[in-house]
Amino acid sequence: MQLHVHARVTRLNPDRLFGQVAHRLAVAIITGTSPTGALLPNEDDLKDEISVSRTAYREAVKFLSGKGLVEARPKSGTRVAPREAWNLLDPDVLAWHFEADPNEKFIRDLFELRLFVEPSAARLAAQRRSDADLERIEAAFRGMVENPPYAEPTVSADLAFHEAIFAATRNPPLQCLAPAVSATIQWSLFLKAPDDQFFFTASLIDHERVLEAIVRRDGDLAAARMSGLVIDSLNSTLRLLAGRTQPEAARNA
Amino acid sequence: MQLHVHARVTRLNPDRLFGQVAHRLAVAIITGTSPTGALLPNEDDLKDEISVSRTAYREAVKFLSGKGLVEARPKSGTRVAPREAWNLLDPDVLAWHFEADPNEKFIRDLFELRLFVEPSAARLAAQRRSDADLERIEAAFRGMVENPPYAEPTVSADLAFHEAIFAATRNPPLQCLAPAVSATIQWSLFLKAPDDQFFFTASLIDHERVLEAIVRRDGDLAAARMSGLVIDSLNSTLRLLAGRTQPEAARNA
DNA sequence: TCGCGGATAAAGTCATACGATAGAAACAGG
DNA sequence: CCTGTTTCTATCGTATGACTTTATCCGCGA
Repeated sequence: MQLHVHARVTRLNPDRLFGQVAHRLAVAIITGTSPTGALLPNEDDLKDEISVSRTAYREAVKFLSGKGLVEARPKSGTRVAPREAWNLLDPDVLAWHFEADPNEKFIRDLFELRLFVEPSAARLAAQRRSDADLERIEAAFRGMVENPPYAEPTVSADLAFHEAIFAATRNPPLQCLAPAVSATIQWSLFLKAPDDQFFFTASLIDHERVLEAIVRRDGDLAAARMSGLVIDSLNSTLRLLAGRTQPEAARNA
Repeated sequence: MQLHVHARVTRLNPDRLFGQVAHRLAVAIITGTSPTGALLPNEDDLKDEISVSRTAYREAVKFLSGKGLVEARPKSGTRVAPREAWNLLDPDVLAWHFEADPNEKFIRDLFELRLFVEPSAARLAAQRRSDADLERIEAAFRGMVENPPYAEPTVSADLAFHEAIFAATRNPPLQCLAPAVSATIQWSLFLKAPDDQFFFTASLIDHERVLEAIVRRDGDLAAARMSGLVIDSLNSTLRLLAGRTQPEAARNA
């Protein structure tokens, strides 16, 4: 997949060696290359395999264990934790998913979560926003309008729009869901054909309507319009997901 | 505060040394003893202070950095990250909050999040539950009825009830919010006067009504009743939070 | 005043050694 | 033959010291 999204809130420093090891292990776990319960390469064996010291390796494992991806116990070894233990809402875990093939179920689940949370967030944002919050949201929207569709700055502006809405809720725990929403958006944009002008325009209108409701401080309206936005995005993404498998089948025929 | 809740899903092994260090640092950070931007004890100095090797200390820091609590950079040192970077929905981070004094704003925020998410989860659970899911939810409810109010098994059963509902949604990312809901419940139970028989009975009825809706596979009803449950819980918790500061003020008068 | 560059302090990495523990295997007793 | 116990050993956990890398700081020179 190799989609390299600008993971802003990511905690892993890719420059450091332990970070590279952690990344490597994480991707292997998430893609399923290392299945649940599998022993990770023995700490001693590993240094032969990728020539890294135990120190770096162990720090990588500690990093991953904090996210529930692995579980280390003396003697029994370090094993891949069951998926139920993974913190799927962790920004790093979400980002690592981009290096695996798109998992339709996962993307649907994320959209479902988003559909529950984001309209409520928009309601709060409309009710609680400061002028500075509004300015931030508007700036993001301008960024979406003034840049070419699906270009990098446009995507960033889209993410910033939604993130700014979360920020305006003034609810820190709720804001922790912003990365999940960002990931969902990035999945949908990634899957999208870059020439889908129609969808882009529709999305822009959806965003504008949400913005307007927030300007008017109309919470219920903002929530309703955000629902509409998410549903539109979901529908077009589902079409694209269906389309991804379609050509394969046709090609085989 | 010293409330020692059974943090089931916690990733930190308290038996190991690095785990104790991580715990210690985390609590200092969350309580604000180490304010944002504060340098953590220098890796070399630290070994004098708490007599632990750099290895254990560094692994603790790696664990915390994965949750966004700290940020380490060469030369500048390891610093406490700003609160916006913290992953407040991480099970460990939530658990560590129990060792700080109750923060009313934080508890309200958690309730707010819960109010957005849990009714929707109940709806999905009602629609998608298997018989096994239902059995699990019912078992938890029985656990609440058959044990004395506010006793440890009762609390566990309460948490299990809500967790089972999340499990029945069959949405793994959504399930990652279960720890946040559990934390909210534990806060409210912790604050509660243990002899508040009235609230306990009311809560039991709320739970029973949710359960019944799930039995009937009535999603809308389940959502509505879960909303009622959360709101009831929120209201009584807010009364208790107000009561906590009230006596102080009265005492000072 | 500004920019460059070296000194420096702190984290990052490595190698090695030893301790602790939980599985596994060997063994003894029924 | 089965079961419980002991011993063994592989593996993680911890400690230590040395070296490397990086970014900040500060002073020098243009």
